[in-house]
Amino acid sequence: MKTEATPKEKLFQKAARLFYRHGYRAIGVDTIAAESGIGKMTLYRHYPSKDDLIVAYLKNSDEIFWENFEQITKNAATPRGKLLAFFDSLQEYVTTPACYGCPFLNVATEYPEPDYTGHQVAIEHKQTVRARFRQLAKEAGAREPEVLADQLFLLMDGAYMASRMFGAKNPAQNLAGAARTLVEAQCGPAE
Amino acid sequence: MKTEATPKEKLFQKAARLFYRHGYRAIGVDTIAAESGIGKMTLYRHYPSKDDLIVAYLKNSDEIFWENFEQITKNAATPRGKLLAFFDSLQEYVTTPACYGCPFLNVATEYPEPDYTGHQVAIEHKQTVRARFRQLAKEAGAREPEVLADQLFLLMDGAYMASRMFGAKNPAQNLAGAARTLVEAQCGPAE
DNA sequence: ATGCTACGATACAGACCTGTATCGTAGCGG
DNA sequence: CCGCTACGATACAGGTCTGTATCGTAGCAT
Repeated sequence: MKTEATPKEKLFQKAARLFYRHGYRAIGVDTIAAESGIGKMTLYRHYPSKDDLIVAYLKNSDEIFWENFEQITKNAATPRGKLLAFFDSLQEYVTTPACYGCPFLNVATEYPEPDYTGHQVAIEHKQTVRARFRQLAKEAGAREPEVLADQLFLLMDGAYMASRMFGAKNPAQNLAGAARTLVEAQCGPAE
Repeated sequence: MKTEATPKEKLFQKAARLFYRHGYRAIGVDTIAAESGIGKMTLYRHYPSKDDLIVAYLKNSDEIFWENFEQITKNAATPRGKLLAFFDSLQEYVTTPACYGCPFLNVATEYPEPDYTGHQVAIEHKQTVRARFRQLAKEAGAREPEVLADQLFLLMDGAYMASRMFGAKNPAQNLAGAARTLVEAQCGPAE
């Protein structure tokens, strides 16, 4: 009784995993169909094109990101604590074998043309994250919230890329410490 | 009298530009040959495979990186000054329309399998940069040179990715400030 | 039972990709 | 002058990719 998943769900999960691990261009629809055990026509019945499947994966990744973000930050008492909790959690994740970087950075790298749909979805996601950082930085009393937000943003994406390039043992083992230093420089030492 | 360049040089320059802008997988050998105005067989005479051309481009990028690094840091009086000068220069570059990210991060993303030759060259390059950061951090008197080096490393790659994703106007406009903050936290305020 | 829908499997079309084979030629050294 | 080498152009082989077309079937609702 393990599989009550619909063909569409099985397909999507397999596609998501393959895209994330091996890249969007490296994985073809035949591979996705074969690995998920469903017919190719069923794939195209649910997703009119491979690009639609990619976009669906990105939108799903966006949802998961924010669910995770809220889950992780909801127990922190202060905006400052929310920022630090996020970077603690991110450091833990990106030093894990399950991490293969960031789906949005990956798609933007593989499809660098800005008018490609997947690239646009990636930009939207990152801009939203950046805005959230700004909001939290402001609430945390940063002298220059936009500056702090951008600095944390660079750290985040650097950590994702470190994971994709080096695997689990990568320089992001010092991510959270860097975030803390930047926050303290802008907001003062912990209350 | 503009072109005393050999066919091999013309080819290489065109390939380099195309790989950097559009990605490795997106550009085919036919495109490279056509755009550089040389025959496809001439390409394969100089580079036995596309992968060899990619590796040649990466090795050349590595050389240019270090020439640039030495050029930029040689006038700084102290190791600390060298680190900050590098990040000043990097910030300037990645907020320029000529920047399309980092050739090494790009190749590692497009070819994530660690045994791919291009990925390995990229890892070597990044490890060397990381080691140089460590050396300078140590000479600059950082309390934990490895930690500071890794933190700066994350900033650097985050800045490259910000450039590839957003173009010239990106969060890396605050890169140098972040680097300075991290250095000061480890080495104390400027002497 | 029967008709309908979703599905799996397979074959196929057309494009593109890497890499090779072939041919004609221009330049250059002996 | 002559032969050799590097070159450009083109055609081609074999593979892979996206997307479509076709066929047979299993389940389900009426």
